[in-house]
Amino acid sequence: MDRTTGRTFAHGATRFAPSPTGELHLGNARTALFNFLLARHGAERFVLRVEDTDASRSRPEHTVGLLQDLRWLGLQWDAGPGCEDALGPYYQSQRAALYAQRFEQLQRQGVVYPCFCSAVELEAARHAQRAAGRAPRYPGTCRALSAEERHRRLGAGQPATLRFRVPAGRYIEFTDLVHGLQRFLSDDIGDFVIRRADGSAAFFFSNAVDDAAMGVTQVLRGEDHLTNTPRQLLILEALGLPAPRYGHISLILGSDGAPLSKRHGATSVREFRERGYRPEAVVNYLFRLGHSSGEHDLLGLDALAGVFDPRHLGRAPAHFDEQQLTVWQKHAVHRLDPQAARDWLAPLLPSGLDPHTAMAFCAAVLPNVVLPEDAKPWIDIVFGPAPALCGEGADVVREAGSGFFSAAARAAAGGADFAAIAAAARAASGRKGAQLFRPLRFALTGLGHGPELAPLLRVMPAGEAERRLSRFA
RNA sequence: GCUCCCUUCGUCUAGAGGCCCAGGACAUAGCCCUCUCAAGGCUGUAACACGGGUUCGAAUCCCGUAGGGAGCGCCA
Repeated sequence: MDRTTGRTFAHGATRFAPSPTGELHLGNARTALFNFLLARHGAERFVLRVEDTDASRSRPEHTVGLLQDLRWLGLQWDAGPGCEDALGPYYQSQRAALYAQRFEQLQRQGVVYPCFCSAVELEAARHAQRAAGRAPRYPGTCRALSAEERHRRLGAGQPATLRFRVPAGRYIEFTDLVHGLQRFLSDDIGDFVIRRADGSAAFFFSNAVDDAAMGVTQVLRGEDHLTNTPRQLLILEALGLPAPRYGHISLILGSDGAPLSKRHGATSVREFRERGYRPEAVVNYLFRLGHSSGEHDLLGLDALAGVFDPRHLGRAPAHFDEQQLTVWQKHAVHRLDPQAARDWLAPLLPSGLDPHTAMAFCAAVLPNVVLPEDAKPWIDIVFGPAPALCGEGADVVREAGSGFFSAAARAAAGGADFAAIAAAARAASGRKGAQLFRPLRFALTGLGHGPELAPLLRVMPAGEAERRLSRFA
């Protein structure tokens, strides 16, 4: 039993390990969601680890934003920042001592070696290899340095990275949670850096080592890591640490088939939040992006976790389609209760509006609103001055005649009871159906379409309905 | 260049040799309902990238082709 969350966990764990180098992107949000659901589905722990080993690119404000976005989506982690436990710390920048032990272990085993090549030399080598039509791999310059040579250079203070010595002629196999059996030849992998010259741990290393240290047993991550997996398996194997089961999910593409990027419009969770999207809409949309289930309703995270199944993760890249997100947004908005609706639209509502009226107004316009901005015109129509009529509206009103409106206005004088107003107008004119309602709608709102009139009238300032109707009497 | 991944309606997908002249959801079109819009109901349009094999039979297996993507970094 976990003391802070009160949850009971099975032995496994999943994790989301973002790097605070930017905002939480939709693709990463989906990865986080899938890991969260996988954990919840199996009653496992969901770990959040901040991969901030690259001091030059990591920013504290990005970490803050990341945590905020995840919480907004409802993806609360069981261990991680703010939920530290014995397996932490959960910021990689604070785990240097742990890494040092592992570096030492690998050095003792002789499976790593210091590399003195400079960035310039390496760049030149890669360039030459590409030009020669070969794979740009580390040429092995420092691989066979003699012990004396190494000591001499190290002693002279020459900066060195630590490289992993990749064994030759080996197949590395693993079963991917979504792609099935994968097999790579070690000869295609060059010796890679696991510790930078400044002493910090490189991704392949810290990421793999931490998964093992934190008890992570299943990892869903972006497909861009698929061909990196053999490297991490090699490290874990050398260290004698257990490897998690990896599942690689496809990238999210824009409508043009290119990987989703800023030029496709909004791509960060923050942007959608600020535009008024509901977290449950984003979550439900992301859940269906590259994952299938028999469920077609808007579901809560617990329900989603119940039906989440990594075997139903798609292999093909999914296209982000804002129209589909809008559908979920509509569902999410329509099921908001009056209080939640008022909270959602609160920033737009006129100040000084009494809470009860505010709530009633929001409930009235909600069926016609997808994003908060859609409510804006109705705020003006209901609480602002009487709206002017367009050409068509003027025609409809004129055609109904002054007798129609004088009867309606008289009824409105007794209160903004729409049924009574409509009944009076009907009695005076004999009109019914659209003939009856359209003139009233235009006179009262200035538009030919919109939310139901009765609830709208109930929240209009006292006497306003009568004033608007009298204009045409 | 090398290695790897991917390719079913507009979109998300079901489909693991016959149950598929391919099913669902959303979108879209039409109709019904209706004071409008929304909601709801009904009906429709719409896809196995291409070419070869294997098989009595292939969306499903194999091989190619094309297209898209990723990795090969002292980024993660």
